[in-house]
Amino acid sequence: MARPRTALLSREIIGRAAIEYVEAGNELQVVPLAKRLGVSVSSLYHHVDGREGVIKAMRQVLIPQYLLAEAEPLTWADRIRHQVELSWRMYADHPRVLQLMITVVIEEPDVLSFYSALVDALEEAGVPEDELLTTVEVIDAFCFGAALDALSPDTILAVGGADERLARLVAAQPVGEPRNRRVFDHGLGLIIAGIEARTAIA
Amino acid sequence: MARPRTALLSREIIGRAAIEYVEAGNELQVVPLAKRLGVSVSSLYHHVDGREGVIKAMRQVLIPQYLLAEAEPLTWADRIRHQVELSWRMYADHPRVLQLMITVVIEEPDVLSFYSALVDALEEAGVPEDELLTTVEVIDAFCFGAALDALSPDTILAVGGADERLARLVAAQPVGEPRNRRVFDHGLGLIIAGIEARTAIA
DNA sequence: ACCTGAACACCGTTCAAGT
DNA sequence: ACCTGAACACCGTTCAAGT
Repeated sequence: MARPRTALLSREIIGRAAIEYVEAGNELQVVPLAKRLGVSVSSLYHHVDGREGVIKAMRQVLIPQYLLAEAEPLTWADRIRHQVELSWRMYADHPRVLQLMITVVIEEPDVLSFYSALVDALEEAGVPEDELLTTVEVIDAFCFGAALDALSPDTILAVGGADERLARLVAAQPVGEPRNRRVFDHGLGLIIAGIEARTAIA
Repeated sequence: MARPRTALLSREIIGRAAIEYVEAGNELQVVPLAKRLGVSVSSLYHHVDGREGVIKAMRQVLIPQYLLAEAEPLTWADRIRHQVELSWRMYADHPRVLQLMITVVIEEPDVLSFYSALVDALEEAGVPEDELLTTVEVIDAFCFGAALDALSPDTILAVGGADERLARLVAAQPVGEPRNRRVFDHGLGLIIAGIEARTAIA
């Protein structure tokens, strides 16, 4: 077969397969990915621009799947929670993909409307104009870091006998996905409480 | 030369060279690294366990260089700032290394005392026992995410004509390292303000 | 113990050839 | 336009051989 009647590949097919492949714990490699798709390696190059292109295709699959949602008429704090929850789900469901996406530039317009919605909510909260964008970046950075936390091993701290109290706290702490979710919720709560405290003063 | 009188290599030499190499913008590759060290590739394998081992050597260089500091007698908030500033500097000075370190497990005891110091400060702040570790993880995740923000391009948001207000905010925003620092300071401030607000109520 | 050179499997990318 | 097979440069790792 040289040119099949119906195309075997597309950016989307490649993107989906790559997400599945990476999230299964494999490194993103073009050769095994092609094999998995039952296709010759060079075929991929007709649809995406090499390995970098595969990563972009992955994001083009994820963004619309997660970030598209209409604004809900709630308090600003809940609107922030609602919006951030969207990107959090994307991050938390695909931490390995996220790690790859760090390296490539974002161009999607969907992301823009996401940021825009956050800015709206923060404005309503009373955050001063010159802090709006920085605050959005703070929230984003936190989500990012919290999601990557999912990649670290269950026992982040291999506590020796030295610090008994720390050892006790670690033992009492949940592990894996529940820990991860807990960190996210607690951190977002603190940030929002911080915003409230600041704007209440001003 | 087969076995030189004074060793040409050591874990530390390899670690330092790798940090320099990666932070210069290169991918971490064993072959070019060996060439840069003026040494045969296989020589590296006598000191570190492959590419993974190089990454561990990098961290073994950075941790003692940054994280060792004695506790200062300040308010809990300033002690948190002081401690976090240490790891922040490490992250912010070496974001590319940081990205590599995500993948490998942390075993250093130095990191432990760092966490321990944070727990102390939070306890003094009045954070309840069962939230201590989660709060530490929140702070760590934020630092992490904020540092990785340094890797994203200067124009994170390629704002089209659509959202004029967002475009104006982006234009007014600093860029590069100053932006990065600003995000860190602002975020840490919000988190601390959040902690204060929460503990004041309880 | 520490370094070398050769060898091997494998990955990313390109390109001429096919429909 | 879309897929293939072959080819190329290069990377990570191993191993026997040298001091």
